[in-house]
Amino acid sequence: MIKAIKGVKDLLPEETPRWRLIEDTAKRWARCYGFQEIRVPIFETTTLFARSIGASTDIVEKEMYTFADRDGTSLTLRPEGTAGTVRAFIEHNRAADPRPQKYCYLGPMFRHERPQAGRLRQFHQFGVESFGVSDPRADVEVMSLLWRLLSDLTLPGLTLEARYKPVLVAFLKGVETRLCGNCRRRIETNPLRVLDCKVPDCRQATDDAPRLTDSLSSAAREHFDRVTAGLDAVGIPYRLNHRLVRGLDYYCLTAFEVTCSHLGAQNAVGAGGRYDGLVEQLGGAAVPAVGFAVGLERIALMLPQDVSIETPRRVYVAAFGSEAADIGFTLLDELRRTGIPADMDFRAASLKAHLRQADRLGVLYTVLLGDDEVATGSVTIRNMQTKEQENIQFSELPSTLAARLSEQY
RNA sequence: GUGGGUGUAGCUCAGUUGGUUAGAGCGCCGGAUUGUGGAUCCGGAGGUCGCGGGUUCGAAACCCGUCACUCACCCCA
Repeated sequence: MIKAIKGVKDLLPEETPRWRLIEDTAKRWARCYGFQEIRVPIFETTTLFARSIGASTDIVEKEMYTFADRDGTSLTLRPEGTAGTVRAFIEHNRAADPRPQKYCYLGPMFRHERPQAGRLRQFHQFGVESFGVSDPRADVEVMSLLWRLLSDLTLPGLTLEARYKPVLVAFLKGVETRLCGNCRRRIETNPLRVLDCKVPDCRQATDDAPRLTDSLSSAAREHFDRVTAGLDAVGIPYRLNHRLVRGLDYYCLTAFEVTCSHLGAQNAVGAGGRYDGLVEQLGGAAVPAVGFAVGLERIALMLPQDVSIETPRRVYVAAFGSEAADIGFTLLDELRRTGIPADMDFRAASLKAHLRQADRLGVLYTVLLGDDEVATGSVTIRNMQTKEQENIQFSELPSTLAARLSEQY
């Protein structure tokens, strides 16, 4: 048997309504905040990701799906959404257009990690990128959007944590001898991550690391004050976490993350931050930007089981008997052409089998068509809840059913 | 890359110190009702016991190997 490869997952029809709910909610809130959808390729040249995400990150070092194109060019399946969006922004010279420009995207991402709960090799993210505004209110805007859309999905135990990148390198150099080898390397490549090291000695060594309040430059300090003030003003609850390092290397100033209880080890639902240098670093103009991404699998994991998904009102055509079966098939198609969701089980021979199928499909009405009806050019429509039946002519079927289906219950 | 757990029907799982033809519930198909669904009763279909080797008169069970899934470390959404 050919099986799906490790770390990917099929979403069977029972689950897709939940996913549509998540996607629709995210898109609705993004539109409400003025973000427009952008669709970029799921693979790009490898250098794009290496240069944006950071050459020494785990993602670039060992988690990318990289392969050679026929001409030898190194291509990579996107491990996140920001790099491709920024590339498109530069390539189409959007910096020349009026700002701000606010984009959102939705789609699969790929990282070669060991799968576990809430982590797959092909996973899905919804993200937003806001280009062109360095005002702290742009930070607040995306954080607010993130919080509102997650809250709207009624996920339990949400926490928004924020932090600012302090000047750490000098401090870390002073305690370098007490750090693990991994962390010594990180001092240069990603000093923030040292604070998040799980090795007890490292945690102890960084206990006295400069805190938020006393490590910011005056400009950063002002940005920070205005972001927190903005969050307060719009009523977004948050916690400051001076050890928060989640997110990619390109984040500057603001970095934030929303975690969700009841989620197991992978409790980060969404994360983001400001990345003012990235557009320029990738060859574009100096355009400030801020954004976030949420993991759809992790949201789906947290979504209450009892979310009710509206099912369309449908009908079932139960045509039994040799002649009726053919006429029924024609009627079925006629119903569909007039926009009435209708179905029929071509295997069923007995009326009993048809009705069982109709019941299973949860239809509102069943169209009964047997020898008796064929003889009079009519059908019997049965209300599956009240069991009321009425006999109508073929020609009246679509309009009658359309009227019945639109009735209120 | 490193650990732990689990692999028996479509799904959830039993299966005794190793012993005849491997079971149940749910689901599926049919019948009871030759034209009326859900409930009940009856019947039926459905299995490489993950795979390979070994021990044994005999293995779903014991041993070795292997693969898959899963949880966790790491990292991240």
